[in-house]
Amino acid sequence: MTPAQPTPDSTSSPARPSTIQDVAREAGVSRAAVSKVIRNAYGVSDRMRTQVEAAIERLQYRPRVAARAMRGASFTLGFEIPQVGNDFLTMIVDGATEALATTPYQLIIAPLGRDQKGDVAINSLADRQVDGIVAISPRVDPAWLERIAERTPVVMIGRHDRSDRYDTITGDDRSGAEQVMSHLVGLGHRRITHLTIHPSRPEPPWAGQAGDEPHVVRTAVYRERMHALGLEPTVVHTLFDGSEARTATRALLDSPEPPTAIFAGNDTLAIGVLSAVAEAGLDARDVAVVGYDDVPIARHPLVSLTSVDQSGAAMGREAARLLLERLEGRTEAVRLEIATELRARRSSAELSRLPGP
Amino acid sequence: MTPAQPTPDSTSSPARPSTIQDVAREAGVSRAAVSKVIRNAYGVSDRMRTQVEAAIERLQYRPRVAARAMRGASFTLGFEIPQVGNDFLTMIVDGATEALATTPYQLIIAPLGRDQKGDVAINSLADRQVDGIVAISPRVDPAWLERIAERTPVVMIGRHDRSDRYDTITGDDRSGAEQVMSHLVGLGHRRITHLTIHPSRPEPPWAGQAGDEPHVVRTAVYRERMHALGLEPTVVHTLFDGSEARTATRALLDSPEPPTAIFAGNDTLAIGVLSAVAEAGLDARDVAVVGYDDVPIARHPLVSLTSVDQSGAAMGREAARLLLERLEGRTEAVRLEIATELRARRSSAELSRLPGP
DNA sequence: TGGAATCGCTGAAAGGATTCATCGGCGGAG
DNA sequence: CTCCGCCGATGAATCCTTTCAGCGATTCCA
Repeated sequence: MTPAQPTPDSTSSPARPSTIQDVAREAGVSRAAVSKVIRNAYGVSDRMRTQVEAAIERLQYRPRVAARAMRGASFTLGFEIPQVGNDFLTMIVDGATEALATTPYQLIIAPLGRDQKGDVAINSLADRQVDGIVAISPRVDPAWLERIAERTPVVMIGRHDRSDRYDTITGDDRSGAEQVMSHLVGLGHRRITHLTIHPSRPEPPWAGQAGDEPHVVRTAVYRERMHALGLEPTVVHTLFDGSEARTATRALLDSPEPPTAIFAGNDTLAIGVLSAVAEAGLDARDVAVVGYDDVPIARHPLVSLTSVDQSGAAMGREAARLLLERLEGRTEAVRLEIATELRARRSSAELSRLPGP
Repeated sequence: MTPAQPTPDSTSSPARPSTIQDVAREAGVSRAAVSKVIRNAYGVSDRMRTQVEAAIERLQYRPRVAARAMRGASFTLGFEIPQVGNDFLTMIVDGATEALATTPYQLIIAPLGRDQKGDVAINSLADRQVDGIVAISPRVDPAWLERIAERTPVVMIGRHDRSDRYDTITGDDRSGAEQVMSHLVGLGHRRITHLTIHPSRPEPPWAGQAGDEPHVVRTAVYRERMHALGLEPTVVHTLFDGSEARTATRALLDSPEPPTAIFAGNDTLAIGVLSAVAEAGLDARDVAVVGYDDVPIARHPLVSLTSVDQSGAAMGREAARLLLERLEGRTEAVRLEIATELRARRSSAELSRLPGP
């Protein structure tokens, strides 16, 4: 053994964590050899592998991600999510975490602060040289995102746009919204109000593609179906966090001709709607409520919210898979569309007090 | 100008992102000078600052975090959270995100995969050289955590242990549980069952300090209060995700002497309990239910779950603040305890069918 | 007015891993 | 027996930023 031991004083200064150099010395091989072993790269003999692995174990070596990222990969995939508390997004993250469990990749999430735009978080992930990015904010500039995607694989979840540079995963919002409308109309509803989040404001410069956003698609389908039935569509816009949904619903219920059904753009809003309905002493017999996303709480018997399942977990799994594919060399863009399924529950089941046709 | 321009071909290869070197050249100063400007460090003239900032703007320069982390800081704080979907943890993250909005620090979250232990995620954050770590998993080895904390500031949320190396933030679990028990007993309940998560299994090597875990403290208080009243405590253990809470509750309700009140160790469990209660066609008049954490859905009128507010957002804010303090040089450990407040709601409000005393 | 301290800025070294060109040894083909 | 090619392994170059010692010029104090 060489006298250059890893400084046996463990009391005063916090012992320097070992580096690839230390491992190489301990195993009696070169740094490059150790590097190949930890990356599972080609060209290492069994004997060397076991030697190096033993040295790694003895020295408790862990590669520094920052140093790896300087030349190679960071083995990190980044999720940009606009709202930490949103259960639908949570399902997506869960799915991806699951899919990555058996890979050397670690998932990190960059949450958005209130009033922060998605590009801040995406930039921040890019600065950290993650090997791939999953973006969910539908309102970042596609052109800008393509520039990011030139350097780092990107999967955009939710937005129906078409890009040659990044992959997209969407739910089938058109069919999902159709299912909702058929369901409500089938129950006999005519005064159906649609409640959704505010459109981008101020209008973004790429506004021509606003129809890409999932909520906008759902709203469009709502309008089409109402018109087709000769009914007047009523669309109410609120903030995305559900607080405004409650007050907006209260106003609707107090109006001279209150709706008999409310189609909310997502479950967060629908939960807010249900608050107002319950607080007004009403229930599904007075106002049917339908949401979108089928978050876990929707199936709780006290809530029992009719919703559209677009399988967030599958979206997350697929997003992870698409990124891994890109990292393995795929270059053509892929577009995935996830099928939707209506989960009819009590919030839209009973119709006793519906006005006659 | 030197002929070594930054390669004007912008069509074929994705233009190399500019580095601090490019900025230095563009501004006609040294790399070190640029570095000082972007770090807001001491010793730069106004003239130079404006020059450099203009160059940064022109070149769209963004510092590479990996390279910064090699010698300096990564300006990243890491959250290890055991369950992405847990609303209480979400509140903590939200609070921290808020607190960091005005700082140059970015928050990243390392989620745990199913069946993964907290130390995996904490290690992964340490490998990424985050400047500080917030850990929430109560079941990592304290000694191991102290070793991490030698190198990176750590705040442990939830666990009541005492460390000289890392800071801790806890709710006042003792007082919170007391409030719950006083509330239930005050309503006249005697057959009170406590439902909580499984204790660590197998028993961890540092089991002597198991009493540190918040759930264990709450359970201990429950037992004490029951004994003080001459009542037999009943404790049921389930998985942490609420699925088992439902089935366990069903079994309780089917037992010969069903409880008149259930004190759940947290709101996730309580929501599961409420499922079973509702599915059995019962409500608060039959079984009072109390949770812990006061997650947002608890106040929903359809749920209206009595719970203990321990201000998750404040915990997150404080965690961020403690880390920033450490980064500014504080070395003594800090322990913070957040006061609790009982939020009595309908799930424990009505007692009509309570058996007489 | 001389010397010291301060200020603004610079060049070079450092940090830990990967990548690339290269090299010695060995087996197989001619 | 010789030559070619492949395999396993290595040393050096590289990635981008911060840090540190140092340098000239200015200011301050005696």
